[in-house]
Amino acid sequence: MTTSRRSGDSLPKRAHLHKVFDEYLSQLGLRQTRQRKIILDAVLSSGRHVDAETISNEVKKIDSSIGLATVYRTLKMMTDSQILVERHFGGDRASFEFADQGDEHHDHLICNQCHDIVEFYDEELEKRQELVAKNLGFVLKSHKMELFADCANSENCKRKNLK
Amino acid sequence: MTTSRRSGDSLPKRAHLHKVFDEYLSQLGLRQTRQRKIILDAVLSSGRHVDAETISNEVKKIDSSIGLATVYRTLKMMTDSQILVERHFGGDRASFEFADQGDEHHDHLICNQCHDIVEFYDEELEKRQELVAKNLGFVLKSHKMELFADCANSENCKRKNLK
DNA sequence: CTCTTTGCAAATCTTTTGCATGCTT
DNA sequence: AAGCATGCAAAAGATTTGCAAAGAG
Repeated sequence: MTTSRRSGDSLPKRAHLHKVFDEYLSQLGLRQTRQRKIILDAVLSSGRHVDAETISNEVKKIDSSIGLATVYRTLKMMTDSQILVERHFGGDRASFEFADQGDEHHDHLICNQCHDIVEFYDEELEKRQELVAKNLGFVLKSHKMELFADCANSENCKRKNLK
Repeated sequence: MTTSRRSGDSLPKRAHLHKVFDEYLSQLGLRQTRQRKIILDAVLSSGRHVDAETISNEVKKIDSSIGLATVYRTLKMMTDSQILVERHFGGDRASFEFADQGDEHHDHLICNQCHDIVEFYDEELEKRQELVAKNLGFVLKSHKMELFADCANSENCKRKNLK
């Protein structure tokens, strides 16, 4: 039982995330601003893994006065508010993705050739990890797993230039 | 079939790694230098996961004239030569660890309480990962997997302060 | 001798911060 | 109004690179 999908879905979760973020702001006495809404929308409409610069570029298309520093500050807040998670794949730039919403957990397979990222979820792996941890005397709480692989057929490989 | 061990082994692999590195250099027409030997020794005698600055500090104890740039350049060469692997845990600094030597592959389980790292190897997980990749149309080449867990019994938990 | 290395400093790159000004509440 | 936010530019931190001098084969 393995499920997968490539980057780039989008559901009516847009409203949900805006709400979660707004509530987070209210609770801390922070303010809802034009730029924060724009940045969240940009993240929502961008790919699954985005870096600050990409977001900044998107945001500038809508309001060129919004500075890079604000993007960084806002991405950090969204991370604090638990709607985003910060990851470090390659090494240099940080990239952000939406945090798992309830049961939406997934892992990553990264193509060695085009560096495209395929997300997948495999029940067997999840169960086995839990068992392994248990056998070592622990209770599994979370994990991070990335598979690095070569394309078996070119159809899968987009040869995208993500950088 | 799961095997495990705690951090901190060390075999007479020192000589082996020096040899591997030297051969790598020879093959590319590069030179064996005093600083390169010193840097490799520093990595060998440091902990399991080291960053450039840590190595630089160690190296300076032996020869204070060795510059940080040389350390970076050398770590990169050691990564190219396959004796080291570069990892990005926290985010900012890169950290290096020795690459798996032949069959020594392992994954990490990190204790949420004491942050001790237990290394393990599980055949089932390895096989399943291969299968998952294959089903997604890829050929698995390597992976990175970290399990984060709570101690089930205190005996396992060393409450070590590994920084 | 020739070509690689090195150390130093300057350059990059990404991310953070200080500050005066502009906006939400 | 009062206090958070923003934009800009400068600062920081990690890693890289240019260059002339030093070293390995």
